[in-house]
Amino acid sequence: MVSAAKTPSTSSAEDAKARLRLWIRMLRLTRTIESELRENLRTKFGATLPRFDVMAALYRFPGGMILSELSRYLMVSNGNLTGIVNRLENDGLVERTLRDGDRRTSVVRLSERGVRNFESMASAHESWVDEIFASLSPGEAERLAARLKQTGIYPRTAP
Amino acid sequence: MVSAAKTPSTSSAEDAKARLRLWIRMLRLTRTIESELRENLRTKFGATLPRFDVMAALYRFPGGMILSELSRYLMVSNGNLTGIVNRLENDGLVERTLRDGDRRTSVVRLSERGVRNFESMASAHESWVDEIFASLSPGEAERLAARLKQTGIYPRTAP
DNA sequence: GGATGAAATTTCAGGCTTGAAATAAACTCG
DNA sequence: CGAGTTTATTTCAAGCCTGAAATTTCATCC
Repeated sequence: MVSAAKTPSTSSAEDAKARLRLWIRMLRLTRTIESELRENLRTKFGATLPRFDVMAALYRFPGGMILSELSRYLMVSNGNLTGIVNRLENDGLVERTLRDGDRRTSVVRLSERGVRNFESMASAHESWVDEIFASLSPGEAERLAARLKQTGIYPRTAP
Repeated sequence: MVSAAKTPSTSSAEDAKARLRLWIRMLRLTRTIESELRENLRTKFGATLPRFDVMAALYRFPGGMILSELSRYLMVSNGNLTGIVNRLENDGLVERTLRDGDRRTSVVRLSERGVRNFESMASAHESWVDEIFASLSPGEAERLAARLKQTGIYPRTAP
């Protein structure tokens, strides 16, 4: 298996191992941080990470989003969102309002309480992340983020 | 809030935002990759990521592990592992064997079929990761991994 | 206008995940 | 030894998550 191939779709065993090590480190790091944030959300706000994510998206788009927009934006399945949004709605944190032309869809928005609730969580969340990454100077954080961006690996669907 | 504090436990708003941007990028990148790997495992091997993770751990420790070691190593809860290991056991991919002195615990090991099954998955998995990170040279991958390591953010519990 | 297909959501089964409570075995030390 | 503690696991309820199937509504094009 030496050579007539155009461009090897797979690189040498050593190269593959280096990339695998990077991936494993990224994964463990992300899981560690996620788990700390989840724990904080739970004990300090009685919230969960998925709920926080949905509220963050809705906060960012004050005009509201329909479920399939949320689904693309957060990269989770439609069926999943139905449940999370239902629970948020039951708790009075989001509202579904009907749309003019389209009876299939409804726009999901943060309620007033939802906005207040999210703002206090977001502020705490930001400082947790700040503390977790305290060992990185802001400049280093930016360089690292830029480096990750350069990987060119992007979500398959855009906002 | 200007100054008498020893070391500010929180940095400036701008600095916090830089770290937050890094975190959000890491999270999205990791989720994108995880989702592609999960999809591949499912369609090509009928497996799931958690099953793959458990088998990878057991492959790395051929002597076997007890559940609480697995739990610490993979950073997931005990109760979670009970279910995953039960399903793997039903499928004949892992075996529980009793231990000499301790009747509370049993050692979990890959079965022969489990070893073969894992080896074929691991080989495919490595090349998927290799392709995903193809835009990073092996050197860059190593530098990036080292950089992530320097964050000093580690799992709360070690293998 | 009616058939056909596309789009948005919900429902569902199966599996993953957590944290807390319940068991059960092993250890300790008075 | 025996009471109390620690360690290992299982069980449980609740929520998260996916992909597939079912529903409903909208759009298109004869």
